[in-house]
Amino acid sequence: MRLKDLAEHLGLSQTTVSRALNNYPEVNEVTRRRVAEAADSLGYRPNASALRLATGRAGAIGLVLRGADELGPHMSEFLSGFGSYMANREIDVLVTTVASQQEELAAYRRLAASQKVDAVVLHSPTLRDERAELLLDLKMPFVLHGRTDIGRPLAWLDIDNTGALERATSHLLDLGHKRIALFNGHKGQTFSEHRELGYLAALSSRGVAFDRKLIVNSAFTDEIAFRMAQSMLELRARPTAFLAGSMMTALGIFRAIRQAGLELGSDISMIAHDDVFPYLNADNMYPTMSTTRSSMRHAGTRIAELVIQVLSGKPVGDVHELWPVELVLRQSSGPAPG
Amino acid sequence: MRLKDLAEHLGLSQTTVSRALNNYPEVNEVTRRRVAEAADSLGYRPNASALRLATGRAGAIGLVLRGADELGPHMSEFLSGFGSYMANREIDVLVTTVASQQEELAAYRRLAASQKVDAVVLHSPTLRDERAELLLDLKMPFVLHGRTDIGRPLAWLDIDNTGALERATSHLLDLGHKRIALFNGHKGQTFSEHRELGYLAALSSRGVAFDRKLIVNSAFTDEIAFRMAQSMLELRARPTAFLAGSMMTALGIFRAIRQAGLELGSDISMIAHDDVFPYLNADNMYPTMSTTRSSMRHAGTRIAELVIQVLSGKPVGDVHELWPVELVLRQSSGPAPG
DNA sequence: ATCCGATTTGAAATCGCTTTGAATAATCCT
DNA sequence: AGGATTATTCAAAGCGATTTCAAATCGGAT
Repeated sequence: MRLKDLAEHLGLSQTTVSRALNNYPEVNEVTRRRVAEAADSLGYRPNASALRLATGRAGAIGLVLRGADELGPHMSEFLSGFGSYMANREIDVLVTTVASQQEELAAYRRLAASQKVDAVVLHSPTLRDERAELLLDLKMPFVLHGRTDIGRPLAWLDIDNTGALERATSHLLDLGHKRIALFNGHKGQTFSEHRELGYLAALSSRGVAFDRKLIVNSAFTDEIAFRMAQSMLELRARPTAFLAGSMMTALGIFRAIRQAGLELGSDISMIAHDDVFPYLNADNMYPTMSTTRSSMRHAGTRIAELVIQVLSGKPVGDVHELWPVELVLRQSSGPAPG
Repeated sequence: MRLKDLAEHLGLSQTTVSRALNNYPEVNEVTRRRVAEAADSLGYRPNASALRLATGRAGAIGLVLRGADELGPHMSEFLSGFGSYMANREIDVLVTTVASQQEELAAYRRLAASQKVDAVVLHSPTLRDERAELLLDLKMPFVLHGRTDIGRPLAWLDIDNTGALERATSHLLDLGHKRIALFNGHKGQTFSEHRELGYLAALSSRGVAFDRKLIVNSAFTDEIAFRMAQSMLELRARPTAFLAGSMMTALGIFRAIRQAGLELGSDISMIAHDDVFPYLNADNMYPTMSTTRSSMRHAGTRIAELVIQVLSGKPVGDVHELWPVELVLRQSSGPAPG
């Protein structure tokens, strides 16, 4: 069922039918209704490729994800929020997975050159992100989830990682902890650096020396966290508190604590960052987990909105959002022992 | 940079350039090379919409996911395998999220009518899946991840859930367990029913009575599992072993066990189904977790291959794969107490 | 020199939609 | 009644690729 068929069926021209369906003002109200009904009953839907070719708009947003790292539970939460917003607007979400940074750049070039998407969302930027520069050069609109500084204006939404870590660390210091381990993301990633900044700021404002051995930079997996926590707990001066970068990390650290025969919440404290997974609730852990909390899904829907704003012409320099992060205290953080 | 521009730049017709780029035999080898080089240096890439309109192929595969349930860690693993295969073939992956069954059917109709995708992948079917019927009626090619019986041939890949549960249950029975709880997926979902079948078969072949109170049908979340396990452990005749439908479920059950002051691996046994998450390793749990194991990611890449086969004309009746499931015994499953 | 077949190249139609510019029908005003 | 608006409708020209069908080129054989 093409537009042409529908038009013939109605005894109208393609022009009029097209206009009727797209709610142009110059078509008679009676005709419009007639067209709408016929289209509906015949199940007509414009051919996406033809429509895109004619309008020059792709009607799709791209998401390029580095397979191993980025396609974890965080991303599915993000996607869940992002996707539902876009679905309502009938905008497609094109997901491309790549293996390396190299491939990722190539993927963006392809998306741009072949005009498959109108915009993209960029994740986990580094302090000076090469991909962001490429996208600007390609004139491909995008919204950054996180922040980067490349000396050019761009649209972004980020959470206040520095503030979150500063508050969490300060709280632990208030409880008397002196040796606080930080399980952070990879070096160079903006959010990791920001978290470290907050952590260090809190320590130094209390005059507590910091120990490089207490900082881990790695992916947020249960397994790595378990191993690193295990070896840390064997240190002569072991940490009395942990800051976990994600709930996965928290689970790993938790296992190490228990395996060492220690009790979370009394012997050892922990505050984890919670992206709010529906299937893993800090409130229902045992003991319940203190967290710095910020919903990934919510960020997804908001970024979807921002993308639309950027596409409808809002200057990227005006699209900046820094979300505060809640500190939710539960049982896993208690006074330092002894 | 359009084909036309490239052609003019080369002093050739669009026809020849197009042919050269698509490796048609009738173009001179010298010309072909010259075209290829120019295209490369000028960064030419055909406009996706135009190409699709001309060829009639969308160059994309659709994935419709019910937001809440399906967009969890399982799906990101699947997507990771599926996406990387498709990326290599330069085929797009279009992800649509929906909230309800109703919306999902509508989404398929839209995808079909607007010809946005050449095929789709269908997940978590029910025993008689309405969506599968719709897709057949729409003549939209698809591969089913799981199985359904609607009396018409279709392509599918599934894991042997019945066999897995039968073996896992039998093993627990061999260890002397009599009261074995089954934490299963929703009723009506094929995989849940298949698992229950395997569970029941093992019980009845040993003449062990089954107790409906020991079966849970729910989503695989840590939270629900925790609560259900908690109340089960309060039963006068509490279960001595648990079969967990996923690793998330296992974590919840695990917490309940510990909270009840019991020891996993001695007081209580557990075997969990492991979809193989890179960030949550059964081998590194404490105690290590016995599992029925089947890689979701691997299924993703294989299904990608199957989709391609179906699209290139392989009869769907010939595309059937039933994967065996490994039973990996670790510390969490031990002899029944007392 | 001419003709034939094979090899290369090109002009134009096509895919299904939107949109421009022109034409027709309806309405208004004097 | 007739010219000027205004409200509707339509034919045809794109959008940027592929593909059909015809034309040009080049040797080699007669």
